[in-house]
This record gives sequence, structure tokens and C-alpha cells, in this order.
Amino acid sequence: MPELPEVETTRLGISPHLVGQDFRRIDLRDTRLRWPIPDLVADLTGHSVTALSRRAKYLLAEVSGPVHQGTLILHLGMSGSLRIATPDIPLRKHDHAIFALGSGVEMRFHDPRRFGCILWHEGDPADHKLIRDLGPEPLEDDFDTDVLAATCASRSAPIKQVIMDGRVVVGVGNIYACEALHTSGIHPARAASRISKKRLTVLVNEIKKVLQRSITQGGTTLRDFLHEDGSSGYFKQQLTVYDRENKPCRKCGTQIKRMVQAQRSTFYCPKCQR
DNA sequence: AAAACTACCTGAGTGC
DNA sequence: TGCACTCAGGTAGTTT
Repeated sequence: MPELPEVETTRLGISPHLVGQDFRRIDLRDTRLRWPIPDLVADLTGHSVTALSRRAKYLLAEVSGPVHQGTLILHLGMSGSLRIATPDIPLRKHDHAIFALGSGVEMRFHDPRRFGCILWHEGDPADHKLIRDLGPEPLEDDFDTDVLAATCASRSAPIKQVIMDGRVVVGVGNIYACEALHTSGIHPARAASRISKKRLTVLVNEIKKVLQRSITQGGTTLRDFLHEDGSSGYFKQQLTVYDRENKPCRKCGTQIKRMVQAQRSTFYCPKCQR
């Protein structure tokens, strides 16, 4: 479900409720996520969260206390979400982990498909196996034309697959890959190595713009992405191609087409994108 | 090294 | 109503 804007929206929503709080009770109701939730997580009762940051689509909660010191690494997979709820609100199906906080509210990890994860890491999370080989953050200055051009030079794969490769740049999922390629006028199936540096500059800027705009709008609610309080994101209205098969291109009026690349749907305008 | 493909899992929607 | 089928914001791991 969530791409970078949705994860960042979640972080912004959760942070004020979580940071500075201690865990009063931790209830692991179903530990069968992508990898099992480690037993140690249940022992973090009495420990506090000192910071909540994000790397790629991973949320990193720094935890310290009398026994343990480390980072909770959370990923929302395809269908995960975090919600803040008061204890009187009934648990929902697929609320797999409940973190009761000192303030009296609960943070609930909800994930129907269980592709997400909750892991524990001691030491610098940047060294964690899942994080250490990731590419630059798309909104940081170190993701620029030179970096993308250097990668693309050796890649014959379709550009869409290259920008969705987390070793190249993180956080660009299926929706925003389609969107950025559309506003850049680049055909998703074009070989990465056959795109001029000038056009890659446009693409880099469009990736940054679409992600930043979506964060500002609270992310994209397509099916089930909701904020920490249950409200939805507003960016869906501004999607220019994603999920718009057979609808008119907002730039030229041509019918938007759908194709399948790497087992994922790609939406594009056959006229605007070359 | 890069590309192609598999696997993990539940729920919503569609067509018969 | 029920069944069979397709599709869905991701990505690690394996094979070619």
C-alpha cells in the first residue's frame, strides 16, 4: 500500500503521539508478519521512544530503557498502517501489534496481507541488512541527475523498473513511478540507457515534485491507506495517470493505456510519453 | 552485474 | 449465493 509519501504522512501523524512516551503494555496478537516479530519486542514494556525517523519506507523508532537500547524497524508492506486509538475503540481484524503508551492511547499496527514487518536492531540502523544497501532518499540533494545518469548508463531495463529499484533511489513505488514518468513525458518501457541527460534531469525533478506534493496533501488513499486518526489522504484527486485506464490524458486528451511490466500495472499516455 | 521470476498473504471486485 | 478468477501503495531471495 504505502509509498514514501504515505509512510512519511504516517510518521508525521504518529510522531507527536509516540515520541517521548513509554510503552505501558505491548500486546503481540499475531507475530506472523513477513518475518516473525522477535520475542524481545514484547519485553520493551517500560522503555521509551526517543525519536521516530524514516529511511526509505522503513519507520525507525529509537527505543531506550533499563534493559534494551535499539531501534524498532517497521515496514508497512502493501497493506499496513499505524493508527492511534483510545483503548475503548474495539480492535479490528488484523490489528497485529498493540503498543499501549504512557499517555493512555494505543498505537496499533494493522496489516491484512502481513507483508509488513516489525524488527529490532541494536546499533546504527543504517547498518541493518535491509537498509545498508539502499540508494539515496529521493527528496535529498544527493539524488540528482548525475547519480541517476550514472546508473542508467549501464541499464537496458525499462526506466520504470530502474526508478523503482531501491538501490537506485528509494521510496518510488508503482503509483509515483507512473506519475513521475507521465509528467516527465518519458515512456515507462524506454530503456534507461537510451534517455538523454536532459530528460533525466526532468525526471529527477518530477520525482521530487510529485513526492513532495503528495506529502503535503497527506498521501494517496487508493483503497485502504488511512492516516493515524483514520482520515484519508487527498492526493488521489491529483493523480494524472495512475488507475486512469481509458480516461483522457489530462495533458492531451488521449486515452490512458495500461500495460504490465514486471508483474505490475503501468499506466501511461501513448502520445505524451515517448 | 543485471535481469527475470518466485514467494509471501488477505480481501475486494467481476463474471458465470 | 457461490465459486473461480484477477488484481492490489512491496521487496527479499533465487535463478538465469
